[in-house]
Amino acid sequence: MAKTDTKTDTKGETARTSRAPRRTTSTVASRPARRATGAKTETPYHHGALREALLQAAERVLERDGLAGLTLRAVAREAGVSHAAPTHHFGDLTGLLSELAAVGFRQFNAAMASACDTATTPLERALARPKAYVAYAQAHPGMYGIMFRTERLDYSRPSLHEAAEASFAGLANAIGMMRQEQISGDALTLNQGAAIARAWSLVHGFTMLLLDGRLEDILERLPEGTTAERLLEAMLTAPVTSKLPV
Amino acid sequence: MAKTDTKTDTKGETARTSRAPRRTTSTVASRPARRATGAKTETPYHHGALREALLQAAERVLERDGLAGLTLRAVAREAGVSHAAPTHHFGDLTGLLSELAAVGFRQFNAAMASACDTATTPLERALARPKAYVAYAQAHPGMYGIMFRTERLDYSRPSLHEAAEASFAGLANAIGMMRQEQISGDALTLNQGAAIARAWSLVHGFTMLLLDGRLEDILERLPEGTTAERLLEAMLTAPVTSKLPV
DNA sequence: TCCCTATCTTTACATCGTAAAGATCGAATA
DNA sequence: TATTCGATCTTTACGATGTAAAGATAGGGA
Repeated sequence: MAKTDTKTDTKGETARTSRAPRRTTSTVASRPARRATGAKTETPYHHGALREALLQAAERVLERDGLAGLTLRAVAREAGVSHAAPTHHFGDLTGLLSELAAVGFRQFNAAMASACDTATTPLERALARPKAYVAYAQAHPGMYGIMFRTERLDYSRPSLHEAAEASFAGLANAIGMMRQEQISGDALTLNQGAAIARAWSLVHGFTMLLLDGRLEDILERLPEGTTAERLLEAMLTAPVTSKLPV
Repeated sequence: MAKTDTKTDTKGETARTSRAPRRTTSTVASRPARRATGAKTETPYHHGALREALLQAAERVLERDGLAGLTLRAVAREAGVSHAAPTHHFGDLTGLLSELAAVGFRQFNAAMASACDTATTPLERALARPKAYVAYAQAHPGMYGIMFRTERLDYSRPSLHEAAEASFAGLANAIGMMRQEQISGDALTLNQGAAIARAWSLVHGFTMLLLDGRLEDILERLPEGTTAERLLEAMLTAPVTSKLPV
């Protein structure tokens, strides 16, 4: 009996920031008395805001250990709770990833909106959004991966659905402004759809290839010191020399 | 003792095609005599070509159960061997996925080359490659996922490196032909790099968004019955109405 | 005061990847 | 021909993970 799952912690001590009471239970088995009574503001009994704490813990784990390290149990360890605690708040791993992706989409949307606001010239305005797009992905590759590369997302969750929808709406709106036409919410012409798909595919594809390191071959063949941002800009502004946009 | 891992099979009977001798060992424990001596062409002792058989089994599992179902043990079950057999041939899961991705890249390259050959007019030629690109991904979404969305690939493996390199070379070559200029193997101008990045990003991004179902919103707002292929074509040929290719 | 409910912990189990040791067979060697 | 050797495959084992189910623990009304 009790052959598996008796160690629980014994690691995760790397880069510990501030939170997480840290119960120091590395003895061996059976810790019946969690704490006598609620005093001294330590080990917050029922915690009060575990859900938020878990999401923040998940973000830390993601940034520290990457996508592969983002497990339910790792998040629980980071938050200092039992490994089954996240399940109660998110149902399963898909639930946690979906809520985390929603957080990511909100950050993502805010970053792009902010970048658009600070632009002045028309060209700057047009480039601000894709630049912010790629910049966010480079700054938060794990989060971008959760948002765009995970098959384990549940878009029926309202928070995720809304946040992702807002992202798409921002894109469609930007395209509409650039084409100087109103893009309605329900029907699209083929050319409008093509324009949206082109912009999104272009920036999303660039980002994915960049994060996957597949643009390295190109970047290192370009003039010395050409950055990814410069390549992005060139890709978006260089003259098209054939009938197709290539 | 013998608490874990004594069941081995008992499933995976869905959609069994033809291969795999099927040893019918669903009794319980200890099957010492695998078979008396090599006779009757059944249960091929050392199998002879397990490596190839495992790769084919992996492809079947991938198509049947998707990326999530593609595990070392599932592949071993599909091939009718012990769960540790794949390790001997591929080292670890990364090894298997990398070799499988190499198979995919070869199929992928062949599909595009074939499509380009059968094109006649210049416009057809220009569109043949991206269309074949997307068509392959739609026909083999699991394989495309392995090739382009997996972080667990080892590009230091020669077979994978070569197959992926060939894919990139084909793209660069096609862009060069379209721009009517020679694209050298080592150095690139910024505009050349931008053109390659644009073409690749455009098609790769479109494919990823399509496979992830993120283009559904657009497709269902387009005129009745517009297919993804039609949208792709429009995206590649519709006139650009602003300074940027959007 | 007592019970009810949400919250969190324990315990348990199937599955997975991987390591290590044992079995098996083809082939080279004597 | 008999024996040894090395490659191939199987067994066994272990830690980790997701998830289900039952037990503990308060906080908040009745």
